[in-house]
Amino acid sequence: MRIATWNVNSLNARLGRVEAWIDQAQPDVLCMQETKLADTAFPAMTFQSLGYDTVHVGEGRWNGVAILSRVGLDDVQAGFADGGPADPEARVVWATCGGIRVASVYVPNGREVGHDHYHYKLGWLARLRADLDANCKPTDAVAVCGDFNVAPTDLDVWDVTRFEGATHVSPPERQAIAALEEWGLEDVFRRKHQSGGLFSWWDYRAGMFHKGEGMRIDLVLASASVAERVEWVLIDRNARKGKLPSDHAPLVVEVRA
DNA sequence: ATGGTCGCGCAGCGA
Repeated sequence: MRIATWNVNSLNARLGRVEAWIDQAQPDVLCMQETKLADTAFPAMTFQSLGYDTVHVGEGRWNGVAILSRVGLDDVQAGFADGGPADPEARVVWATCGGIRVASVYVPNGREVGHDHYHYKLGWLARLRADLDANCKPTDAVAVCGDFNVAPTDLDVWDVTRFEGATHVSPPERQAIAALEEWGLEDVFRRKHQSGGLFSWWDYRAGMFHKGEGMRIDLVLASASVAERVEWVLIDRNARKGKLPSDHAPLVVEVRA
């Protein structure tokens, strides 16, 4: 079973490239983030014609998450079900696909350390942990996939000296990822690749992609029963090349049946 | 060269 996650930065702008990538990469499950679509504008039939069931949670101009699956898509949960108030932003959707409880998450960016949005980000990650507590067990097959907007370690940024005091690397953000790992999830990319300099996002500006100046912020965090079955993991840098790319590359995880 | 780019949507913000 092949699970992928990709922040597409507007599905409207990216649909052609997403269709071409699906054709080439053949994911069984594809989690997308930043669709920037209302639910009524989501091209469900386009994906249905390619063999995928879909769920989309959108709001229109910003955010928006989806799961595509050709191995079943059941027990959909839109947003958090941790007993708290509804998140006003469309940033998480869950579904069971091929026996795995899959989440597509778009963690808030945070903007600047100390900003209101930074506190929203930390609170959001704490709610994700509470959502796991309320709805899953660490012994379940779970895969939380998406744009976490956190580089888990210094290996995951192109130059640590350029990130002093910045978001995405601050100790509270990294601690929030560590709390998910303490719950029982594992960064499956890091399980298979120990070297740094392997990134999933590059700023559009200043030729940063071509200079190799990026961050690894798109993750699949999987419970042990999934992580143990992972055969290989890759970031498809080719999808970041060429005309009209997203600023993120897809992350692909191959899991034994 | 002291900025560099996108997307959304039509100004300027967010990433």
